[in-house]
Amino acid sequence: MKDFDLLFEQNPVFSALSEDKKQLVKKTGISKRFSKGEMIAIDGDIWPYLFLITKGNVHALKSSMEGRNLVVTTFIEGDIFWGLAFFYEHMPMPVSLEVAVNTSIMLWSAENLVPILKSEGASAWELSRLMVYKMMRASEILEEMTFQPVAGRLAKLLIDTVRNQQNGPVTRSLTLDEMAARIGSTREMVCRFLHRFADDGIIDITRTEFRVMDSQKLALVAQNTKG
Amino acid sequence: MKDFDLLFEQNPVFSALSEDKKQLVKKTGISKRFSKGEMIAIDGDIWPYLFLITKGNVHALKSSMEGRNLVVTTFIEGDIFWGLAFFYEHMPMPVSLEVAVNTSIMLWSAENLVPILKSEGASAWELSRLMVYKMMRASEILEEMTFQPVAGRLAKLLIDTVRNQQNGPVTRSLTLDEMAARIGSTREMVCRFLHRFADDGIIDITRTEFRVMDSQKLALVAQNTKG
DNA sequence: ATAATTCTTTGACTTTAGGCAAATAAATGG
DNA sequence: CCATTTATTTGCCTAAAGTCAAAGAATTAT
Repeated sequence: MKDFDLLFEQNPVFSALSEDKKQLVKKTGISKRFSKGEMIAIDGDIWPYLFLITKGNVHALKSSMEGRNLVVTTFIEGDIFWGLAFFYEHMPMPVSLEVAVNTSIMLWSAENLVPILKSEGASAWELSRLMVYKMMRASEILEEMTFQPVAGRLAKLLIDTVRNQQNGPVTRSLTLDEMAARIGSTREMVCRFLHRFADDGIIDITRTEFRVMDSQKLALVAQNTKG
Repeated sequence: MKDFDLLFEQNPVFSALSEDKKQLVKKTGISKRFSKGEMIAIDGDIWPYLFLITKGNVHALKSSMEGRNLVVTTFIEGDIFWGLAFFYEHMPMPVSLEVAVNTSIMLWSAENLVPILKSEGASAWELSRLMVYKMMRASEILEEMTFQPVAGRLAKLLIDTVRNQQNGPVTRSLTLDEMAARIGSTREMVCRFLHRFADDGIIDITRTEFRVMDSQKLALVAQNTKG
């Protein structure tokens, strides 16, 4: 866990503030802790806050009226996020924020923070950029969900998972349900495709771990080359 | 077509500028015209501009490597939009911008406009809000495409179409292909569901026009009530 | 008006995804 | 270590969406 001051300084929005505003902002922030599984805010809430994660991970998730969930994105230490109501008074949250592991955040209300941001062009500008970045991510997800079949999305997920690991066999850290939530499918489908990949020699898989055998082929599947 | 000055003043980002900056911005804008079907920018382009539509309509569309297209949103007179590279130097466009009808725009390069926005907190703040709004729309689209079946998406499209029309029979202004592009499906599917709706007494349809007969039922279908 | 083109409509068939249920393996808590 | 719970794996079946092809109607160009 990094120091709060460090994370604060590393954030483009906060670091663009003038010194005195920085101090003011630091003072008005409220520190909170959540345990795994708790919800910071729920889809539909009017939640006029902006927060910085000082430790842990938070999932942004959408859920349909049936059971299916989609983990749209995961926020990590140092990230900031907000409720729509931070920007538009009466707007409801488009996602729920679920705490993935024990997490600490620093929280600001719109009431306190907005006047400060408005007064500092550089900071507001950085905020715009951040938004654009999030929008880009949303756009990518939309594209994947719309045009990519399940196999491609799963392949992409595997690549992302392995990227952060060493090369050898990897303990399966996500359950099938968790993988399914990340690609917008079901555990059964994920299971089937994993084994299909294994049949094709792309991965090796046991009930508890897996290893990418042919990352090239995997990349092809992720790019939808149905060869 | 409204006067450019009026549109400029009505735009939250520009209207938040101070008077002298407004004049400066107006001077640096470049006016352009496009005819129906022309592309302002193409998916993947590095396009560091922001524009205001002074007349006409522009579609933002994603396309998969097969034929399928998705009209993510339509910009109308008074709207502003931008390339990602306006905010992040090397970032490619996530969508193509296709001119839907003859259109005039006013165009600003990042080089000219960014320094001005940065210097004015209120304006940059409005830009952030605009982003948030777009993000919200993207989020809605994602949710619809992911959790709503085709029938629901089509019902919603019909409701939106009729909203902007009088009550009686409406000339079918969109082709099946155009409708399909807006809901992320195919012309055949759209055709089938339209006729299914007709069988259910929800709409009346001929080859050239249609009329909503039971807007309540239509709304139910749009909300996924499968009853 | 006629021909050419563009749209619409339908039927038959394929693919993709998902649901349900049962069997089995692993992990967890006494 | 045993019992219980949680995950994984598969087979079988259904539903949703899409493709292909062909026929017919409207529109546009000549």
